[in-house]
Amino acid sequence: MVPLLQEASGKSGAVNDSDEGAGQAVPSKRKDARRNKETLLDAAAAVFVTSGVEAPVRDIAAEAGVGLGTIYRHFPTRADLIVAVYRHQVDACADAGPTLLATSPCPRAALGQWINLFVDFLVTKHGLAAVLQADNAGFEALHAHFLDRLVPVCAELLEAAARAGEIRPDLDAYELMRGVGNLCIGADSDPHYDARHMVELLIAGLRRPHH
Amino acid sequence: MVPLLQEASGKSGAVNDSDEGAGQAVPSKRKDARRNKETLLDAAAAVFVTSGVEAPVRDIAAEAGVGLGTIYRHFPTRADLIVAVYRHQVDACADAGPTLLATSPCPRAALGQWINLFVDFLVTKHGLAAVLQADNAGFEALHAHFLDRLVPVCAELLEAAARAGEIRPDLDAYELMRGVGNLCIGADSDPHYDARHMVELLIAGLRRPHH
DNA sequence: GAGCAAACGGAACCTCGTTCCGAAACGATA
DNA sequence: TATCGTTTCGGAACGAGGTTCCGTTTGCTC
Repeated sequence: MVPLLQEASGKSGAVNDSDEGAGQAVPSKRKDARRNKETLLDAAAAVFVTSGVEAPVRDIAAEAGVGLGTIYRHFPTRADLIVAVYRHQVDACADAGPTLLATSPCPRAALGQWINLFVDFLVTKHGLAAVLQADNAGFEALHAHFLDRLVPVCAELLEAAARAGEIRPDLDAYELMRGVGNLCIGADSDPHYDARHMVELLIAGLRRPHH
Repeated sequence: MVPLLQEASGKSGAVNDSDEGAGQAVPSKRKDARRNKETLLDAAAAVFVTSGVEAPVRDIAAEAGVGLGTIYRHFPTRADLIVAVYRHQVDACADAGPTLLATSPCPRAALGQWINLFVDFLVTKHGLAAVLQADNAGFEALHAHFLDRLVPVCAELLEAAARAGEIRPDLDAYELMRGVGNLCIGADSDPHYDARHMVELLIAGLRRPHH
């Protein structure tokens, strides 16, 4: 179940593949390959906006004007493609955590604003939240990146607020993220359901039970 | 979007098909047909318990020892089969609402207990919660039955608690049900996520914001 | 320009929901 | 009990979607 194998060739150094990290150094691949990867990311982003994250792989291939094989060589699974498309935004959200903590009047406010950021992110990508829940096999990559990046930030905010006595002290960051993520499922596609409202209530429930 | 058509024949009285209602009268169908329907319900229930609600229709057919056609004649869509299997339990949950309201010390407690009933129901059928969210097309039947039956009860409890001044007055029953349902998604299959806990927090967030 | 590994495209495969239709079973009638 | 029209059955076939495979094409190196 745990992803152990990602590359399996034998020749190359194996550390020069991914292109993000810092700038866009390490051009270890062929030019067309890198170009196609970009094209794919753009196409996927475009299709996701119009058709949602659940759009068929074939649609993305068509939009990018490449074959299916090309998609699967660059992104072994649809989940990997989704992760790649949203990586920047997830990172941005994660980075916003410490900033908010430093600039907000109190940790609780920072937590609230950060959760809002997260919710906005999920709610605006239609279908993303639904795909984040674990029981869909093959989406470990998606999970892994979201959680690895966001849970520590959430934990930090939670801890700060707890230390300030503003919320219950026994809250688990992972659980809260899962909960908030779940509340965002189907937020689009149902005009009668307002995920933001429900999240607000959930966060309100974090207050220390007094008396 | 709104399900308006359920039966659409033209000849028959149209009211003698479903077999629940009161006892098990109205034997308007052939004997083997009725027997198969029972067999199917049992088989489906069994398969749902072991493989979850998302089990392939073919598995259920195999378990029941019938062909695919048979399933689809009795239950036009997989969602209809799911509804049929859980109808009793949903009804029982709905019926428990007024009882709890009458026997609990306060409306808020009744609401809490009723939500617990609902959560227990969802959490013990693995995968059910996930299938309840609207964006899965073709599942209107499932939605319709759950919501038609449960939302009014929830509304009643909410209203009672609001009248007693125990919770915020502006809460929408549908939204709350959706929220609670969403929180239950993936509750099994992830040992680190405790849906009951999250629901508890959400319900705690219903308290009237004082001071 | 030749050679070769890397990358490409898309047919093919698998799973799953659903539809279709010839065969079998039922039960009213003779 | 034998017959016949109707209902129900079983499962092959279809379409959609994710993923794999492999023959062909292309970029890079010498």
